[in-house]
Amino acid sequence: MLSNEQLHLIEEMGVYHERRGMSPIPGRILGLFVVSDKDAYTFDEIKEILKISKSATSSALNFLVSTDRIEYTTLPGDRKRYFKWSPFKALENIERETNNMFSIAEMFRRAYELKNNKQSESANNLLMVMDFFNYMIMELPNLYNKWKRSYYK
Amino acid sequence: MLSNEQLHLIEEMGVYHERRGMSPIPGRILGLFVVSDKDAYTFDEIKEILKISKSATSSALNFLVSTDRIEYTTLPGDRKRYFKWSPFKALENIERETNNMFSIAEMFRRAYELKNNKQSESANNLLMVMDFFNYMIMELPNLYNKWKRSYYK
DNA sequence: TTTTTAGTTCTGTATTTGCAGAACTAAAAA
DNA sequence: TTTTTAGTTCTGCAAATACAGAACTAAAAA
Repeated sequence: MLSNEQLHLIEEMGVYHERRGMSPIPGRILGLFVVSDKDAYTFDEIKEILKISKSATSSALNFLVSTDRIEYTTLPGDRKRYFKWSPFKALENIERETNNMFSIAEMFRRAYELKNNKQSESANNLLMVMDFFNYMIMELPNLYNKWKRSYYK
Repeated sequence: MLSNEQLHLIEEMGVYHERRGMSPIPGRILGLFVVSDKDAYTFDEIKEILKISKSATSSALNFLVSTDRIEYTTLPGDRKRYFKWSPFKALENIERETNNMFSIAEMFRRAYELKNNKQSESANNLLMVMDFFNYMIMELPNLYNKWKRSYYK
């Protein structure tokens, strides 16, 4: 079903996600979805392909669903869940990273307010970084929209 | 020296970095640099303020220096190192994140090449995400440059 | 009613991590 | 020459993590 090259690439993607703080199995599941030809997998298929336990499969899938990285559909008269990777959700998540910049920018703002000497080098450095973040927070949504327009035109 | 609010904010920034995969102490050291008024700290000062061991201080500082998050200067006739947060390095690191997008985009490209059916939904989904990443890799440097011009004008 | 299915939850464990504390080192100072 | 300084490296441990395997559950099928 999956070639050795594909399995190897899944591992690479797993490591990529691990390096950003995700645990191994969820990262590999994401890799599986990106690499494989099938666009939906059941619990048991994922478990078998990645050779992992039911408990690990269960918690990884629930984690990925709860963090909006994958989704599942069900079929009438079929209790299985069909998990799939949603590229739209993936892009939405990247866009949501802007909120993330927002949260660190907010911490920077508070740090600046707490500075005793607002003329210090340290305060000026912080002001510069704050300016950059505020700029990105303003401009990134425009960039995303520009891409959407170009993609869907 | 540092108020309770400042110490609390340092912890918050530490947690922020932890959530992105950094270990606790380096994250708090970064927080210290952002929050405090002083713009340079010695090994021992950091150790005392954060109440951590020499070994933890040593490995955290070396980690932060080696990943270009902080830097240090020395003074003639003084063996101490004076560590400081460089906002320029910080911004460079954010820019360097583009390379990071480049590495995942490259994995996507390989995944696409390995697909057996390039007409599948899965293949089309991947193409879309690849298009987005390639767009961002093209456009982000322009955005950074636009900020620089606006900031330094 | 019993069995199967599609999981979830619990229990235990091997591995990893994050750190402290102690021992060590190399250069400078006394 | 001995002591101090500014760290680094080593040793050991407590806590967290990531998982397997077993027990469990709730709904559907037989």
